[in-house]
Amino acid sequence: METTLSAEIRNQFADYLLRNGFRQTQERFAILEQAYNMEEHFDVETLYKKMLDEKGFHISRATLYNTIELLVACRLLVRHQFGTLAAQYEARTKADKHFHVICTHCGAIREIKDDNVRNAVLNKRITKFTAEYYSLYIFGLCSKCKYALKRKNQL
Amino acid sequence: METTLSAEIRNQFADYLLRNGFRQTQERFAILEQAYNMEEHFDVETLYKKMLDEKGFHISRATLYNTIELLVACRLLVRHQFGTLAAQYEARTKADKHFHVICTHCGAIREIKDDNVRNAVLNKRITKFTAEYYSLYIFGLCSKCKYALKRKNQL
DNA sequence: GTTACTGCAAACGATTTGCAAGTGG
DNA sequence: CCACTTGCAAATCGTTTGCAGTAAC
Repeated sequence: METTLSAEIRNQFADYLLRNGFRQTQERFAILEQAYNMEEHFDVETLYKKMLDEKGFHISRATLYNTIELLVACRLLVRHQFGTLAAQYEARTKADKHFHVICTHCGAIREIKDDNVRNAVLNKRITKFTAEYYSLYIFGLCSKCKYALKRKNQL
Repeated sequence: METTLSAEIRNQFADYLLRNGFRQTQERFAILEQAYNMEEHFDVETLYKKMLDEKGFHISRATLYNTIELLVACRLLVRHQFGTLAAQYEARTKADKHFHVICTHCGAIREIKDDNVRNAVLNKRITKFTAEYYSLYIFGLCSKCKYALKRKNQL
């Protein structure tokens, strides 16, 4: 679990900071690294706890939010909002390769890969717009919930 | 702008309420009707103001949230979360027919219809899951923002 | 040295909740 | 009439902001 962050990603952030007159702080790179080491999508609280528990690195939420905003702005992170909960983030490099299937009853989220869907979306030309990435959420019922609802005659 | 709500939709809600032992109140049907009369996606505050201003009907936010939850549960409304703002809702009958294009810089949202994309998504079979509807968001830069950012050398 | 960044705590806005009063079945 | 709903106000949760101390450049 040490530095698995590619130099390319790190440079992309450094570049962005430089180009926009932002400073290169230890905190900012630590957050980028942790974000890119997360297995799944994560929220700010999870990131905070993980940095504290696993690295002993305390970063205030203000700084976390601020930095994540920068990472979203420079397209290294993608923001998701599943349901009403806290915003979830995900490395851009992962986000493009799958979509999310969400059970509207129990809230379970699964990731699905599918090239047909991916290509249909990416090939779509949109006038006066340059697409950078997409989020696809398919809502419905997982088999467990569907069965449970049927038994209760609520379907 | 009077009752344009189809009997089918109304019955679908009545049915759901009955089936689950919820009561059929004036407020619930008024909210359903207003929600289905909105031109675009809307948030709770907008719905509240519209009912008050146009119909003189005051409904507490608690009731609005409660009822909208029911409408989402019975698949008459779809919930969207663009950006970090308040949740946006949309009649299910409209939601399936388009996707959203969102400028990550200025936040502008456009609706786009495309049957290729729609079919690719709807034809996707997912194991142990029954799809009901989907939300597709394509993020990127609108031409105005792209031009502005290029001038500032931030791209 | 400046000026932007950080951490803290207070503020904020959307949503939820507790409770007394109202109303559908 | 009883239990579910409503409206209100207070509480909660994620996120943002103001400000004093700290560190990049």
